[in-house]
Amino acid sequence: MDRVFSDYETCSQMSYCSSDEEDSFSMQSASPFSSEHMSSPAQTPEKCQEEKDKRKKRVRSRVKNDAVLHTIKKTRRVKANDRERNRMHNLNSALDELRGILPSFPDDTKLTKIETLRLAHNYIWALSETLRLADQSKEKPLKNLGHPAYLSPATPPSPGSDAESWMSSSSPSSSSSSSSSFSVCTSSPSSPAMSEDCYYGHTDSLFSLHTLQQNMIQHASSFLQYH
DNA sequence: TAGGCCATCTGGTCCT
DNA sequence: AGGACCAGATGGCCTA
Repeated sequence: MDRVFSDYETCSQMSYCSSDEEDSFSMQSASPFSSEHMSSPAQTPEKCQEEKDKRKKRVRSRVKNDAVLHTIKKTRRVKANDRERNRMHNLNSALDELRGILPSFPDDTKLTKIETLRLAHNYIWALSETLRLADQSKEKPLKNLGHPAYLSPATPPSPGSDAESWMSSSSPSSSSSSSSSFSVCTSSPSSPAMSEDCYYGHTDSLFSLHTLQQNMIQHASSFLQYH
């Protein structure tokens, strides 16, 4: 802003009694040495001063307009930042709600965003499986539901979603992150059932899909008994 | 100290 | 035109 102002000031000094076109208000178009400006014998000192004053007014007006525009821009940006912050807060609140709904995990560890989404994905899949198994259970005894034979995937592995590729496509945090030892089970992009780790869990796993499924099968069983 | 995660800012794009 | 959404940049905090 200061720079703009000083430029205008400089220009107004350079273009002594030039024609009053704002757009030609520059060093190039309003050179004091141009023939046009050399030949102005009709201009009295009073008129010249008048022109100068007019020009100064216009310059001040333009600078003021620039300042107003700048202020408006700044205000809009501040408002946009505020909305964006709010939006992200809402998103985080929704993620917190999701964390609360997801099956129990150690209270002292908070799932990261990506882990929350992946676990939710697996959880939904496991719920679907539970429903499928519940349907099967209508024909078979409920007590057998926990057997691994009942935990086979509902559908065969889709191309690109076998156990190996599934594991290799996990998040960066799934193999090295220290934040969650059950991250393997929060890293499935497509088919959680394809991972044996998620079926039977790592030795130090605090949470596994297998456990989750068994819990849900129990819930589903009691649901079927009482409803 | 490097790396991971996060909040915030910012400019661009799309939508109403 | 203004708001929503998105992705990149940046800096702070934490942990191994």
